[in-house]
This record gives sequence, structure tokens and C-alpha cells, in this order.
Amino acid sequence: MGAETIAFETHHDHDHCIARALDEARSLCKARSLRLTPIRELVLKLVWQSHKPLGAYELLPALAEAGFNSAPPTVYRALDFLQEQGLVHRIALLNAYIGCPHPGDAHHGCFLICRHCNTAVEADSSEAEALISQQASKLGFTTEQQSIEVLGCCPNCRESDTA
Amino acid sequence: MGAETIAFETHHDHDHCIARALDEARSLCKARSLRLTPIRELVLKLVWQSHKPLGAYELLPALAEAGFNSAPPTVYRALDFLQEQGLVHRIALLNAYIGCPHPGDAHHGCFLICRHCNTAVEADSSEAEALISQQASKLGFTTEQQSIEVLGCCPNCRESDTA
DNA sequence: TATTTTATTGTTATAGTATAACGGAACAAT
DNA sequence: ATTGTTCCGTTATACTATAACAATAAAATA
Repeated sequence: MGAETIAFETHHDHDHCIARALDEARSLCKARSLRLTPIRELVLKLVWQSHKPLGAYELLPALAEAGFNSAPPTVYRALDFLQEQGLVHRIALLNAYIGCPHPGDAHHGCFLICRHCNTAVEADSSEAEALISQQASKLGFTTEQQSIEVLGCCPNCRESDTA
Repeated sequence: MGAETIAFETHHDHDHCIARALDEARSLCKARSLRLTPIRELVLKLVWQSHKPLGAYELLPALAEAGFNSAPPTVYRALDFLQEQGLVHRIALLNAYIGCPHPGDAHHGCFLICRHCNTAVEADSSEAEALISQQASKLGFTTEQQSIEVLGCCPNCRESDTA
């Protein structure tokens, strides 16, 4: 399980994270002849405002401020598009959405979610996934999609909390 | 990943599954000095009516028929109790609940969920879980709870669907 | 047994998450 | 220019879950 541990680095340059995510989204959509419309781009940017998963309804006010319609379907459509393109992931345990740090390859990694600060890191879990698929296939079950979500305590919170 | 594959056996004696689940629940609650009240027992029985995860609201009509109050809090309280005691699990991807085939030991196995017939099997995934925890700890992350859910196609549906 | 305490359930209201359905606008492709 | 398609605005509603408080039942203690 390799990892995008940058979210656990408290003082990283987050503007860079955002810029990179937007750049990648633009080129990916271009390559696929898809339209990264203003709404979609804004929603992606909003999701990337932190490394904490955000609920769909938390994004609506900012959409309104930006002058867009801000009814639920607007944000859900954008999120659906971004999910289909692998630009954001949905965290089922939280009903929340988070930017994908390495879009492009189809995957749905493993999320390490801190119960204290809510930060979530997407870790590559190909080993574990392979193991699971393999064991499932022994039961005659064909794996199509995996969701691995881990709740716990991140290194930063562990230090401060002694918990 | 060992498994309770009985759910994939189309013609198994399901009454036996139910009876066993209820027996285990009774003795487990007795051992823990907890009250398996009529509502809790009925909810457990309803969850066990099949090997398909059921939504909370799907249980309400049967509660009403049995003469109980059937407002949402009633069923959620029972489900909460049953979850705390490890008698049922919640499938986050489906917002649905399923009976646990081997309560008693604290765990939250891996669920293989068939997209076609909706049957879900709880498989022991201790190997994969250990791997994930171990890799997470390399990132300084302390695992407290894991959720592994797999969507795919079960052996029965694979046969009939050619899909 | 009477009393007190605790756990459980009833009840009403509401919060939070997500989608259906349809019309209109913008864009792309002839 | 016209047509077809995609995207967005809008309204309404479905689905999932919990807050808050009153009433009841069970357990513990006196």
C-alpha cells in the first residue's frame, strides 16, 4: 500500500495540490473530449479546498456565491461527472466526497480517515485488493468494485491527543 | 479470507439460518446481561429473513404488523443495539443492514455483494485487514475500524446471466 | 413490598442525503 | 441555419437518520 501521505503533512503547500488537481482534470477531460464546465471545475476546486471529505450540501453555498444555481441536483450532477472520470471519490462511511490525488487510472483506493481531524488520505491498496479479489474468486464471486475505508487516528492527532 | 458461503447456496435451509441466529443472539445477550427485547428480536429476525441486506425502512411495515410502534426511531434503536453487539452489520455502500453469521467476536468482515441478486456474503478478511492495518501504520495511522465492501457478481448470477 | 433508578419504548418533529422529472439553454455537428 | 445532444435551472419529492421529550417497563435498592 503506497500512499499519498501529503495530507498528513500539516504544512504542505495546499495551493499546489489544488492547482495540480485542476490541471490534471483539464488535461484529462481534454484528452477524453469531455467538458470540464465552470460548474464542474468549481465543484472540483471546492472538494479540493482541503484534504477532508466534504458533504454535497457543504458545497452548495459556495456555488450560490459564485452566482450559480445552488439546488442539490446541480452539485450532485457535477459530483457524478467527477466521480465517473475518477476525479473525486465518494467515502461511503461519511456520505462525503474527496478529490483524487492521482486520477487517470481506474481505481478506488483505500481511504485512511482520521476520526479526530477528519483528514482522509487515499492510499494505494493494490496488494490488499488483489488478495480480496483472489479470495472472492475462490468463492465464485467476480469482483467489480471495491470499497476499503479505514477509520482511525492520523499521525498528527496521535501526537496531540495522546489518545 | 474464509467465508460463510451458505448465502450463495441457493437451496440451503434458511429457517435453520434464522433459528441459529436467534439462538446465538439469545445466548450472547444472556451472557452479557443484556435484554433481547421483543422488538430487538423481531428486528433481528426480519434482518435475517434473507441473505440480502435490507434498509431500515423496509423493516417498519413488519414491525407495524406485529403490533409495535413503527416509527423510524424504533427500528434504528434496535439496529443500533444489534450492531453494538455485533449481531448485525451495516453495509455503507447500500445503507442497509444484514445479519452477522458469526457474532461474538468483535470484527467487521468483508462483504461480497452481488449487483444482480443483491445477496451479500460476509467473508472473513483477516489477512487483508492485517495487511491494510500494517501498511497504514507505516504512515503513522492507527487503524480502529475497517470497512471492506466488494461489489460484483455472485456464482449463481454468473451462471444465469453470462454477464 | 415500596421506592428509586435505569433502560427501553412511544411520539412528534426535523435534519441530512439524494434523485425524479421536465423545460430551457448552450454547445457541437452537420 | 438546423438538428441533435449535452448540460443546466427548477420544482418537487424520496430516502435515510436523528433530536428531543414523554411515557412505560424493568431492575436495583431500601
